[in-house]
Amino acid sequence: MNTAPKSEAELLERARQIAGMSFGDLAKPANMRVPDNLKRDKGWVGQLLEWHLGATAGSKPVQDFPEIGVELKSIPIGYNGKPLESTFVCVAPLTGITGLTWEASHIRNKLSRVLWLPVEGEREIPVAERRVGSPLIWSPSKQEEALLKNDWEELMDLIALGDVNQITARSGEVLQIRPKAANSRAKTEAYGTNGQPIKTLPRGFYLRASFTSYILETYFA
DNA sequence: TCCTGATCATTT
DNA sequence: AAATGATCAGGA
Repeated sequence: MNTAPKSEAELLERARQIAGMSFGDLAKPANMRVPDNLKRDKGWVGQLLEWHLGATAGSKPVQDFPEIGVELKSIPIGYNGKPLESTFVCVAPLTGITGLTWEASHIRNKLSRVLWLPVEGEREIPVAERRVGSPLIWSPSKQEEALLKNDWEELMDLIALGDVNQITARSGEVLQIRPKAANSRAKTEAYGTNGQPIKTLPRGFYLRASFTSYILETYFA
């Protein structure tokens, strides 16, 4: 089932059809080998779900389903029903951000419509036995978007002022910035305190687990 | 136990 | 190097 869904309804239908299935069962038709753990296959679950739902974007910086304007996010859930991890959204721009507004940002576009797909994530469950949960299609409410926008503006102000190296994961109520790189030696261009170019660790935007937990709780029930 | 900072694979 | 897909791992 690797053709692109023609509508949101079709995408949701496919997601509902794989709900309850194990990764082992889903891996067979996709011709994917199930890893013993995800240490060296951190994106495996996401790619497995992309195959079944017909995502087409690959590694391009656009939504997973650009034709219907939907982003797919798998989210690992623990025994307590809550997310085990934060959710990576996209790379944080560190240059060329003069005049960039929340409304025109890449992150807002990605979060404008999200298909959340909860998956069993406890490490003690063998990967092949972990199951997919029920999908949730979501767009941020005005309140939720205001929270995101506020965090984004504070973080982007720091970046614009050359204070990217002062940003830690503690900043941001629902949206945070953390390293997003192969390792701590990776470098990318950014602004220094006096506006001069500097090299710094690449960063990404992540949604705090407390925020995604709230979303799932609020819209599932 | 939680959560921040670090890390892994792949593709372009 | 930068974008995608994320989870790992250890110190607070």
